[in-house]
Amino acid sequence: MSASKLGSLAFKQHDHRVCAETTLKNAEDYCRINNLKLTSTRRKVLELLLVAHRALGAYSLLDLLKEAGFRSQPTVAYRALDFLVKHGFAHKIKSLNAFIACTHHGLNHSPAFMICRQCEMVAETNPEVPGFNVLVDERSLGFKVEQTVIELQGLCHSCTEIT
Amino acid sequence: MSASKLGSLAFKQHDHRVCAETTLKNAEDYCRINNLKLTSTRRKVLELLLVAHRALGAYSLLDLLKEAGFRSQPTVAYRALDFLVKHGFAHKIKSLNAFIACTHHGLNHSPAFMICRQCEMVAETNPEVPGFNVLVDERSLGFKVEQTVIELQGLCHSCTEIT
DNA sequence: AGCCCTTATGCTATAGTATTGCAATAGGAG
DNA sequence: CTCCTATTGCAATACTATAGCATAAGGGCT
Repeated sequence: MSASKLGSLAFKQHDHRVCAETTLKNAEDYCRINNLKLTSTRRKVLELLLVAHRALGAYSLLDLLKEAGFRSQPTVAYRALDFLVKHGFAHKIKSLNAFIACTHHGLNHSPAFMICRQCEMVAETNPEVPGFNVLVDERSLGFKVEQTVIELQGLCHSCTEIT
Repeated sequence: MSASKLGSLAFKQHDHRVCAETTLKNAEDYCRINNLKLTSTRRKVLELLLVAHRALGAYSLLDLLKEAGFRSQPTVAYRALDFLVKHGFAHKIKSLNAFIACTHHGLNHSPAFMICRQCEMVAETNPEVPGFNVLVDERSLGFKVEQTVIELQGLCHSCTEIT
């Protein structure tokens, strides 16, 4: 492995760690205020998702939990994930049967995801950023929308350039 | 069960059957023209989806296939479903891990689905009908969209009235 | 017909994803 | 200190999907 590669890896790693810490702090605050229990397993799962910085399957997560000294039965991961998803700290990507940390917690948005088939990056659309918009008229649809699952599959910017 | 209920059931049943037959005929024609093989298993799976008129899991389908005298190994259903999905005769609903017959074959649309949590109805949006629209600007998104998974969960018109 | 190639099927096993049920425990409210 | 509720421990099982390899069926060619 070249020095530059090491350097870049280390930088990115560090970057994610900082970002993870901030988000974890925010999650702790949110839970304290809202009387939710961010127990050690739940916190660890969120941390793992944040550090991974990509979508993880429940069983990959389970392996990581095991490495970190937690128990490794499926229920451990699924219960923590249920909590995180329920309270908006994470999302489930149905196309991948995988989970990802929320990058816009509290914005109260209906999230949409862009999934790169090349590098497996998953990005959450920011509702304030242009370029993506869903228009729903419930009356003419004859349907009362409560939740949306919107997942765009394709190529991210970096991968488009390489190809 | 009241007579009217029986009558309405029978009518609906009949309705679906007719609709199923037409769609099956169209599928046969399409396959003949495009040199695809709509084998008996594939045809049966499509027929089952059409008659059910709702999303079916692969294993429910498998039970129905079994009843109809087909073999009942998972591969039988999955292979037929792969074919049907690949050629646009059916869609997979990721939110439900279930499959549904396409109601707009050949329209070359990127489908969106409305899923009623009450009655489990799944409806495919017709791209020509107003009320639903997704606007994507790939340039500002920085993402090249190849496929979309759009599934709206909520209450259909009938179920909204009842509630 | 006989051969070849491609696609579809038969069959077995196994991988991957997720939930249920019940007992034990911990932490907060009164 | 007790009661209540939410969380965890633990074991089993349900549900969803694919892999791998052998066999068979159909279509085009000589």
